Amino acid sequence: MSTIMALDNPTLQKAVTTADKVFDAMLHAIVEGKIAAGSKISEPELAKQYEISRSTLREALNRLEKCHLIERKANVGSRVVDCTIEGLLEIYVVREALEGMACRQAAQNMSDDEVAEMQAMLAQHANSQALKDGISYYQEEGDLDFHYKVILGSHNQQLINILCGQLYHLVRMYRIQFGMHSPRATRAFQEHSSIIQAICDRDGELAEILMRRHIAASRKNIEKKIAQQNQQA
Amino acid sequence: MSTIMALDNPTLQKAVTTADKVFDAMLHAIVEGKIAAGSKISEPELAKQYEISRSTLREALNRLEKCHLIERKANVGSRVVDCTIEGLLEIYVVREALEGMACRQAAQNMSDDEVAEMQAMLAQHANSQALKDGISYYQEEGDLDFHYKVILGSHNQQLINILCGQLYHLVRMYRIQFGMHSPRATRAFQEHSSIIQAICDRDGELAEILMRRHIAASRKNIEKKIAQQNQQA
DNA sequence: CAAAGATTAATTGTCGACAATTACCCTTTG
DNA sequence: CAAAGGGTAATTGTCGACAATTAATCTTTG
Repeated sequence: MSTIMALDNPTLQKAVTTADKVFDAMLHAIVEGKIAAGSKISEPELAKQYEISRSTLREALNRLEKCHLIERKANVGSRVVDCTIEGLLEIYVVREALEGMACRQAAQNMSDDEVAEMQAMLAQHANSQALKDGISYYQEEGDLDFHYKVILGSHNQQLINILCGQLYHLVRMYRIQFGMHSPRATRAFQEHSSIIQAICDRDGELAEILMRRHIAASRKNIEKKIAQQNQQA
Repeated sequence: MSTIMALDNPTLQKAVTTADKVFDAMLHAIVEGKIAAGSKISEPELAKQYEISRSTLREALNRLEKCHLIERKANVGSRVVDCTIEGLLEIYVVREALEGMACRQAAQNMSDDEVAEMQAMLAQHANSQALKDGISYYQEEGDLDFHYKVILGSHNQQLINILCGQLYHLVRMYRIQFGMHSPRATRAFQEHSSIIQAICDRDGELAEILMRRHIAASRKNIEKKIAQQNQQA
């Protein structure tokens, strides 16, 4: 079973309050583009739509703002962030730095059990991939799953909060809205293997380098894709 | 004039709403320890103290939570984060990764004018330091000022938000509450010089390495200090 | 007819009150 | 006397209404 659902709730705490539920609903809606990127948010309208009061809606909006999914200006209102190429590349730069460090820390701090669990996960991905070769959706989930486990393995609460609590929602949003069905599936899998090996060897320095290259490769892949699109147009 | 005040308002937008003002007040109070670290926050009590309604207070609390200065649990309440050594070291790990990358990006993206401005700032710090040699407070401000400029120089909004909007309040909180009057003043100044030189040379790779060492040195200095304290006790 | 200013409408910020959940204290019981 | 249970008090979550600010419309004027 995938651990990916936990990405929605980094604290692993179920949504108990109604503001939590509305936050979850809006999170999915924004990430999946059902609430358009860059669109203005009307508090009265959304409150009516979700059948809650404006106070509760604003509570949900505050949490969305924590994830950097919406932006607020005083006395003006909220807007969904818009998906620009520059924004996407900025996120990859941050990921390269943070996940690289997370990987170094994971090599240093993961327990043997955690390492074993991650190796098992990789084996499962290998089968799943062999079965449904070319179907990139599972690879997408597998990729997020892998990165998620590495981040948790850092045992650094600040890293975990920033990456799982904030950035990953944005990453998913970009992936879905830009239709990024990675064509790097098999290569990415090999890179995951190397990284896990480095972690297993407790070689933090190598683990960081490999993770940074892994993410930088994705970024360059996107840059290339964008360049092609611009050339066609 | 120092740019350090801008740290309180990363958006450079003045506090217009009352919730903003209360946020500012509480931010200073928490950072300076006037609201004790780890203490529970009573919404009715604080609302009365600041002479505002609970709704407005909760708005301010939400912004404090965005800075990771308080933590909330559903139906339980808010607590000020507590200053633990582990937490401090975690932040330094994140800073090493993010500011290292910010420095690389700064070498790549800063305009010539920005570089010149930063060199001027360093010269000013040199004089200020020569005058008040040993007085670490100015060095503290100078240090934050330097790091602040590098981060802005990255021209990466995500990096700027995370570092200036979130982490630096925590950094200041730890510095004040742990009484970290850095004894690395002169050495830190030299390191700053080298980093600026690398940025001036547009050598992103070197700039990142130097910044990471600079921050790692601070972290190790703290670890050493802690070890000494434990030995004495 | 275009542009600037005033007036109106709509949206956001703030407030106080009620409902739901949690924490505390007292009583009861083995 | 310790521990479990129930009841009360306090705290948090939610709601609807009012005040302040902003956006839109209309009028006036060059």
